[in-house]
Amino acid sequence: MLSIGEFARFAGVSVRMLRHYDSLGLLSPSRVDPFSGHRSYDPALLARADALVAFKELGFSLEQVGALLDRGEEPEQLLALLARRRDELRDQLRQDRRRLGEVERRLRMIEGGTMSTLEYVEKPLPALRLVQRTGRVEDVAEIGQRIGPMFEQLYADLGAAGLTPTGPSVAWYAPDGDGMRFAAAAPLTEGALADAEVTDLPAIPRAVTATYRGSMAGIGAAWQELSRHVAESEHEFAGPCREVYLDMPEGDPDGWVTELQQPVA
Amino acid sequence: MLSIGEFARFAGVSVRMLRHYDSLGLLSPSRVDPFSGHRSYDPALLARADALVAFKELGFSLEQVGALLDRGEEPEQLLALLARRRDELRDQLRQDRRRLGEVERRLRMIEGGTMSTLEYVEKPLPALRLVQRTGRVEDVAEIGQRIGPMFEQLYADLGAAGLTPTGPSVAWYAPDGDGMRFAAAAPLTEGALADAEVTDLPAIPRAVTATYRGSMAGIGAAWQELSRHVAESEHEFAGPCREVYLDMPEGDPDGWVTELQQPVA
DNA sequence: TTGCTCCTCACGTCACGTGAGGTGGC
DNA sequence: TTGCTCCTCACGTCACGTGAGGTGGC
Repeated sequence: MLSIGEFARFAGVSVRMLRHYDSLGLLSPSRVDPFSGHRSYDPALLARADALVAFKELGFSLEQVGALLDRGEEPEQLLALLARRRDELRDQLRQDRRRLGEVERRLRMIEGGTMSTLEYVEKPLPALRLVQRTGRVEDVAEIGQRIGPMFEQLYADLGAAGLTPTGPSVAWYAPDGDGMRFAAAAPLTEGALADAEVTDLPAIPRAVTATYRGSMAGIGAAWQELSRHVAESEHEFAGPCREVYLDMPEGDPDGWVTELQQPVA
Repeated sequence: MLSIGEFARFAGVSVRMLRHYDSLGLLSPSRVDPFSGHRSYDPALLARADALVAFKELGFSLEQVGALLDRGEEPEQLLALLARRRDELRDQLRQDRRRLGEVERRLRMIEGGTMSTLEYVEKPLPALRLVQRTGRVEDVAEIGQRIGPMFEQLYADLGAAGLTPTGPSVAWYAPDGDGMRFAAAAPLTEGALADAEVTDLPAIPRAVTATYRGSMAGIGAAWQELSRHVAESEHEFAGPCREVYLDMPEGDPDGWVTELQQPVA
């Protein structure tokens, strides 16, 4: 019989861990002195301790380890837990590879002296009911001149109809043949305008987004940077991109805050 | 100005998280109503929130995120933290790849119907001072007949000298030319025997170990299983292997408990 | 007597999730 | 008045590490 300290050394765990496993019923001592409370371990228990440590090292929780140690002869539960752990590990590996790529990209950027101004965040986008005015251009460069007046018109109509948008304005852009279709839109949960269509943007499970602060003169460069990032991080474009105008302080075009949203898969 | 709920939706985090970041000083609201305590956020703060979320997603702790958000212009700390994170991620990937390989190996074993009886655990081995009798054989099969009497002799000598070993007996095996050198040994912290050498086994940083329960007739098969495991898990053998006889109940050769230890690199 | 090992609480960790119980404006 | 959002505690999570304070045999 081994004392808890000896058993701990052979099992390669701490005394505290053995007490913890005892309290969870995972690895009970062979004998507990009824007077002093001292634990004694049969060396044969080392096989169980090894199995416990091995399962734990594979990343199973102690609750799962308990199920794995005390499974009977039927391997169904063992199989299920192993398969689940395999899937978790694959997912973990995928994510960590992406994280590593991103960390290395940032390190290269610092060494190259090119500091990015944007931070990219992946998140889902909620569905959105919009009133909108749409247009189409052959040359993307024309959008800048056309979208401003469209927003002015939209807000004039909204004001005349006594309607208040339920959130910040949105623009979206979708390639259309050689040109580009685009919209100036405002969220509205109910009501409509005579001269503008109502549309439902679908919820998007994954989008790469970034918050851009500055005037609309720089929005093209911001989109280029984001597009490059999406390409480098091995995402696929999955639908028209959106701009959400979070803040447009009066008389301060450089203070505008815009969220760029690119759905990806 | 956005309420905490609106800001949370745009930032893609929970309201609770924003309160948490506020309490840590990571992301303070632009304004807090002195009467109601309601928080208001300037949309421009979304850029900071994006950076926070991005760093967190890379796996930095909130304390590190704070350092990264509030770094000045000098990139040294940023560089150091990124490099450290890169190394951590590489290590994590290595370990998870090994875990995944091991989980897949077990799944294959179940499908193939071959259940292993051993659990493998990686751990360091402590240094050990031994009194030992050594021998050499040309054919490994001869060891079985020779090591038993050597242990008997060793323990007889120890008893005659009035010395008690400080732990379980140990055997070690090292290839020697075409044959094998081996030893029957017992740990002893002080004292010596006239007819036996004293040696110090070095501490080993990493060894693959397994606890085998059964008679010495099966120890060869157990070693073969362990060797195959070491080879499959892409470890290199790194030194002579050891057997530690944890339990040798009288008159029950099937109840012996032996730890197999194979140093690896 | 001085160490060593053993014991049982019980707090701390990390980044929040989840009620509990209450307030203020539409 | 009914919801909705907001607020501040405060407990729970997970697998232990780390004292605090005390006991029993060499």
